[in-house]
Amino acid sequence: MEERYNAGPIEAKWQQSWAENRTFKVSEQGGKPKYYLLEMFPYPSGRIHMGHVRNYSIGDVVARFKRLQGYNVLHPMGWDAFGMPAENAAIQHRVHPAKWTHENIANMRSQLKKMGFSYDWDREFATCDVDYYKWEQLIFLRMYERGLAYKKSSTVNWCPACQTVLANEQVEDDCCWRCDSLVEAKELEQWFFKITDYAQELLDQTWNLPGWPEPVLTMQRNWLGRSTGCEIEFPLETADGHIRVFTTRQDTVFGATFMSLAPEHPLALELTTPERRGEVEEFIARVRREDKSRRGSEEMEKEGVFTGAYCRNPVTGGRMPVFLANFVLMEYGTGAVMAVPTHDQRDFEFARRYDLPLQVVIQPPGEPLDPARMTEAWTGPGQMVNSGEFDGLGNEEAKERIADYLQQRGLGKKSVNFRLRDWGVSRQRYWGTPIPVIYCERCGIVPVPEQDLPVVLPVDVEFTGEGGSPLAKSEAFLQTSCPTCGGSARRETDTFDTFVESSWYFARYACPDYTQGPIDRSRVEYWLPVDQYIGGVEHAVMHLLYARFFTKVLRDLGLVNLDEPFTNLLTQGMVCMETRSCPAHGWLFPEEVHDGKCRKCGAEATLGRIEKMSKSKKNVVDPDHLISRYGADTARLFSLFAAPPEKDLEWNEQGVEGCFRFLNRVWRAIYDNLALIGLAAPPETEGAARQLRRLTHRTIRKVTDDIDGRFHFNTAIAAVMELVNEIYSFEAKQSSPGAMREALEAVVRLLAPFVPHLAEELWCCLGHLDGLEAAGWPAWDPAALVEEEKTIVIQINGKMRGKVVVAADADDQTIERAALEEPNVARFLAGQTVRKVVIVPGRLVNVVVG
RNA sequence: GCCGAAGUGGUGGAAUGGUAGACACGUCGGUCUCAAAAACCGAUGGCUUCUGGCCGUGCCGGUUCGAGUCCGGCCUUCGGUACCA
Repeated sequence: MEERYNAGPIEAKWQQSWAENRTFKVSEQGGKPKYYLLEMFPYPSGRIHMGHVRNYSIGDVVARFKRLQGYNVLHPMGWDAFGMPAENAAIQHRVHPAKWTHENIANMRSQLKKMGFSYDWDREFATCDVDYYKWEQLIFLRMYERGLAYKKSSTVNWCPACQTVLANEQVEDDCCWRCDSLVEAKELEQWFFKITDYAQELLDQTWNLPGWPEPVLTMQRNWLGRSTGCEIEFPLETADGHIRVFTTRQDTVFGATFMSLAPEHPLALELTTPERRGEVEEFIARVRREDKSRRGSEEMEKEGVFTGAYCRNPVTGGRMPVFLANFVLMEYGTGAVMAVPTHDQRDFEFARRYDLPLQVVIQPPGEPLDPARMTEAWTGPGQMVNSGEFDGLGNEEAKERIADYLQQRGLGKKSVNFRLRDWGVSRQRYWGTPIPVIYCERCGIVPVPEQDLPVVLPVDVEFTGEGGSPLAKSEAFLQTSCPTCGGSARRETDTFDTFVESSWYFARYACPDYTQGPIDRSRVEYWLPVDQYIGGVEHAVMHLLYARFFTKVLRDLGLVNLDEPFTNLLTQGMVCMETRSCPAHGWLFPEEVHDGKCRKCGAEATLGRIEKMSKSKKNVVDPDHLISRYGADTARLFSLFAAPPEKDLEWNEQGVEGCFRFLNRVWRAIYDNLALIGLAAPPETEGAARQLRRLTHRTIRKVTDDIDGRFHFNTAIAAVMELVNEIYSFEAKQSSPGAMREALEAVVRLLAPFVPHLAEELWCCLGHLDGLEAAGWPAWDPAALVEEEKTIVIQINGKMRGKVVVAADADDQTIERAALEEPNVARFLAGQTVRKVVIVPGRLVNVVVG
């Protein structure tokens, strides 16, 4: 054994051994219980960053821990390889997205291998592989057959100068990030997945996911946004037909005094009277322009325009002017709102601005509401007034009764509405899965026949960032013949949202080599669901909801037998760092800043906010220098020790040194004691050895609980540090070689999931030839934990005043007597009346005086 | 705006409603050394009349024998907000 810890050669040795022996390759055989551990796969941005190191170190601890516990662990890795940055690189640096992506993957793969993560690399794939995305195209065809994929019109961000569609991220202050032109809203026909068909099931199953963090479930429930109420029809005054609204407040229908439509509402222009037309058109155009970010926000000025048309309140017969209002969203409900200014704050502000009538229909307890003097809407509970036969009822009861009333008279019906909208999957981009559809002038939309799959992304296209998707300019791709009539036709040039790929990759890991379809049922049924899924909180809603949706779709297509994909979920906090920018060069990487100045031009770098590390803001740290300087084990240990997984981690490097020092201490503890413990007998159980054994076994229990139960790796590591500190200061080691050996072996075995290279090496040094996995996870001995004495804290009126040591089995009277006799306590109690004594067994005594 | 979360020493963090600050970083002091580094040992929330006491977990209030922890109201920061992934 070397005298000093030298990470480099040790890590190279074990990584080579794992690779050569295919140590982490798994199959469905083996007779052990299965455990599928998955971390969210990375976007191949070029280099791994600390967020990856953290995410994958957490995952690897669990994978190795479960393996030590005797599970058959599937732990795969791959690449979420389609997406915008590849295309941006193509535009900026004239690199083909495929080349850029594959180079990045090669880079990052070697970085991950250097970290020593225990992946089954034989299952690796990238979503840009034809062998992956062709099956996605097949799933799309099946969804299309079932009506789960359909086309409809929707708006995109359009840069008129670049003649191209922008992602939300590419819009800065309503302007194009490349050319600074004002971004417009543009209508396009796009593909959608009917996730709303599954809204109820997605909601119901949130109550059946005990292994998910409650905040994530809450966010998903709120995103789905189920509300119950009524659809009510308001007849038009001058024409046939009616305006249909959805409301959760049918109890206020008697107070509806005007109507608000979304500017995009199909009736908007149809109803507008000729003399109002100019103003209405101008309003629609204006709202559409400011659309994006601000609409729906409460601070936005409520604005509207009168259409000149009227409808009738179906229960009062009252005449209601029809307005268009900028805060009414076409995507939610029916795109029309019955306005009750007395009991809805937005309607109230709107009514004040346009001088519209107010009618109180719910009277809160106390002073009667006076419409003329109200300063805000009353949205709380109260008693019904001005509501015909419903007067005098509580408004909650009236909700039910009015719903029945409307339904009986055919004026409306009870209805459930979700906030969730269908999932728009069309992207006007090159670097994504081509949507397998052909447009024929004669036959219309024709899905690509299954035997013609895959629709392969062409390689020879040009990237300018202007003039729309490169695919649309590739004649070779575009021109095809209609599969139905054989006539000339053109291909769909939109590609899928990259969330589609990440919605089913976890299933493909079970059978990445399967050639007969997307999913090999028997293998997928063995491995799925994922037992533990680990990834960033930023995916709490969208990715996780889409993946849940896709699982249900695959089930209904008969491909899997599964309702939910992820049994347990751990959402890790983000790794954050301050951003820096230069007035001339924009965002700066940390290494581009020197003494607070931009290295390129010397200008003062502006210190920005602390944000999630991201490629686009360039506030990223490359873990490579940590690995080369300290080794992968130190990098792993630090990312786990710095904070519990669910917390955000503000990056700073203080503390790395401490983790490295600790590993050196562990190394030396073994090295220094190797001779002593070489021929050790079983651990001694009396005297000083007993103390050491107690801590050894207590540490085994704590580390086990911290890893298994709550994923608090920082406290698990701290516990091992305490044991190592104790080993260093243990004075009776000459008389306790057995207990010393037990303690040192426990340290190595407990550290194995965190610092696997070092642990394997030390395990060898301790004379074990068949590896740590053969040894399994250590068990604690309850007998070693038994304590003879306990320290009891004594409080007076809740303040700590002293401590007393009593026998572990002392009864309450003994403890109370000892507490009252403690000198400092006695001093405080002199002249006071003891009113009550609270005794918490084994912990504390609180004496209440006064 | 809406939804979710976080706020504790100089720093990262610890604490089933029961000793606030485990463990580590940093700092200070010491041992070793010609010297330095490394290593090791010790101290380290603030104030104080110092075997002790007072204050202290973003702010205000409440529940409780006892609150960092539970409840109500704020403030600040972070994430998501449907085309970043």
